[in-house]
Amino acid sequence: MGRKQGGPIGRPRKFDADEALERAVLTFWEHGYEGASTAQLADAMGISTTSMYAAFGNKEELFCKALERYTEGPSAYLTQALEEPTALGVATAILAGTVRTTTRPAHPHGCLGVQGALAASDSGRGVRDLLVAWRNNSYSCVRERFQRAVDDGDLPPETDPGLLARYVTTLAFGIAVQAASGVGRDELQELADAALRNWPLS
Amino acid sequence: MGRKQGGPIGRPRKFDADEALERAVLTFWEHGYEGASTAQLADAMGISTTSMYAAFGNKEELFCKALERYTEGPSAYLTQALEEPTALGVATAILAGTVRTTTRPAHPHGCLGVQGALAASDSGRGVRDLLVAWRNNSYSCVRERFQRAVDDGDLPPETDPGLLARYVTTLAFGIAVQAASGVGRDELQELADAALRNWPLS
DNA sequence: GCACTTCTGTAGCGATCGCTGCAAAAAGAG
DNA sequence: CTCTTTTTGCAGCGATCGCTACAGAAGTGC
Repeated sequence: MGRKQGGPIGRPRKFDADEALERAVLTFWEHGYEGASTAQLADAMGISTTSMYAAFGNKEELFCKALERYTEGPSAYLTQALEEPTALGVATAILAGTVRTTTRPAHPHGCLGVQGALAASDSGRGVRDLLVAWRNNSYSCVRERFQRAVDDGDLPPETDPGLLARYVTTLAFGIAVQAASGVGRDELQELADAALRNWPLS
Repeated sequence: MGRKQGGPIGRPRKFDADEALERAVLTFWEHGYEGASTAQLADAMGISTTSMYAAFGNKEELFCKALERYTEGPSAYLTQALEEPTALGVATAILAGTVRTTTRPAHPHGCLGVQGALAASDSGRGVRDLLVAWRNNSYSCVRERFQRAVDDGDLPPETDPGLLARYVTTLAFGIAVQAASGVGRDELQELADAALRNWPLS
């Protein structure tokens, strides 16, 4: 409701909400949830704080929407990787995607899902728990994919899909920390290659 | 200067500075540098903010001293691990120490060196860079130890010590993130065991 | 006793925090 | 045109931020 073919009712926005959200993603990505102030966010989005609150609710809701956008954008490699035909292909694509996304030039280094709020004050507990769930959900998706690989015979029947998924996600989170520390893309890709040279963790 | 056998000059402290620093370590560990307010720190230390500033300078200096204490305390396993006789022993001890320290009951989960300030606002850039240096220094120590292992014949001559060190530290940082996400000690130890089953990354 | 040094508690500094009230502005509906 | 709806810019809310000035307390050396 509220919309007809003639367009929305009321004064139209002067900014593109999608583009503004993308700027918010970058700001949260670089400075974390609590490290990015509302003034800084609004400035990066090119709008006033009033417009920001009118369009996105409050800071926590804005972060939620930014995380969704991040998941569908820079972090979309995860969903795509799960569709690789083999478990090794899945693991390879996950680590390659992590390396690429966490070391992209002219982008913040690291992973929003990791450095967005790894530790936080009491007021940031909600977002911290949201990111905990985000990371644990990533692990669960990978584990279920590896379980399917075991069921399909792609992985040996004695394989522990949970252990394998923990291995891949631990490497991915570790790569994100290394990227945030300034480690270069090539070195991290070499690491990813070496870590999967022995598969599936025989 | 300033001290003689009769004790220090001036009014003596009513608190134990060492114990107070330990409380500060726990507070920074749990909430991060920017997530821990000076009021919260002073409260956890059992002193007033005035006494805190008189004894430790400012918040950033307090964090520096807390990080030193953390390095010599909960993170001392790293230095000890480097003294293991074999490279595999070093790697095993590092990962076991990481698992133990990041999942200690009644302690904050995770690693202060990782979640202390992975992303930060502009005013926290100093501490963020300090932790970047801390993590990179850990990597360098491990790499040099593995280089020595190559020189001594403990590792095959074609081994890349840097790659191996990157592998171990990446796993350690990843374990710290997993621990901060609530993953249990036993599961992480199983992961550590599995990750070193193929050594040295043949 | 006195002078000197250092620590403690109170009280509050200016700045920033996340967030909002309000009226003018800009659109469609009648 | 008027009425309604939504956005915008401005201004500022109370709360908290890191930090400190100040005076009194508590110890030393003389």
